[in-house]
Amino acid sequence: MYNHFALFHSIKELETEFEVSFPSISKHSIYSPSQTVLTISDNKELKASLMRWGLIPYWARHEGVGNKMAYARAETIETKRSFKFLLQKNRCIIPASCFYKWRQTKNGTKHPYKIELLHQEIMAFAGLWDTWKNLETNQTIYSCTIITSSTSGLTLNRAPVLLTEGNRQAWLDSSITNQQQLMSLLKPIEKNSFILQKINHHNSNETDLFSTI
DNA sequence: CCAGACGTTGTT
DNA sequence: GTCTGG
DNA sequence: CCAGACGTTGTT
DNA sequence: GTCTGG
Repeated sequence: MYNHFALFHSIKELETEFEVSFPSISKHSIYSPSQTVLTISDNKELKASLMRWGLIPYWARHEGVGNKMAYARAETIETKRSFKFLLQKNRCIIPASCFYKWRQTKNGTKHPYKIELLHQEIMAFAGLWDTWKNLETNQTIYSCTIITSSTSGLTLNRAPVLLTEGNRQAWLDSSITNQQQLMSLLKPIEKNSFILQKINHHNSNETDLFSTI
C-alpha cells in the first residue's frame, strides 16, 4: 500500500468534472500497479476507458514488462524509449481522489499517509498510454503509466503530476504535438494545496485506508 | 557493429 | 537475504 | 515504497 | 521498434 491511489468520487461527479461518460467501474476503489484503472484519453475522440496500470509498450514480448512501468518521470519522458513517442499522441488523465505515500518521521519510523486536495477535489493525474497485443489470445491490452515529478514542500520525494483545470484540455487534445508546450503542462504539485493525513495500515482494509488516525 | 534493455522508487 | 507483485 | 514469496516436475 | 553499452 504505497504506490496506491484511490478513487471514491462517484461516476456522476467524474462525468460532471471531465464532461465524458464513464464506464461503470469494478468493485475496487483502491488501485495498485497491474490493476485496471479509469482513464480519459483522446484516441480519435475524447472518452473514458479502463486500462491496466503499468504500461506495456507495444513492442513488449511479455505482458510482464508492464510491471516495471507504473510511473514515468516527467523530467525524462522526452528521451526514454518506452515513453517518448507516447507524449505526442497517447496522453491520458487518470482521475483519483487521493494517493498514498510512506513517510519517515524524525525518530526514523515509517508511516503511511493519505494525500488529498484541500477540499477533496478530484485529482487529474497526467498519464501516457499504449496498446499491446497478446499474440496468443489475439487480445489488445490498453495500459497506462502515471507521470511523476518532484514535490516542493510536501516532504515527499515524488508525486504524481496533477493537471490543473486549465491544463487538462490541452493535455487531452491530440492535435497538440508541440513537446515544449506539452511539457509546460507538467508542473510539480503546489505547496499548501494538499492535506496529508496519517492513516492506519496494519489492518489495511479499504475502510481503514480512507480513515485517518 | 550486435545484444540486450527498454523503468521508478528512495537510499547509500 | 533478495526479488517480485501490488 | 512495503509485504510476501522465495520451486520444479509433469499432467490437465 | 529503437536506443545504449560493450
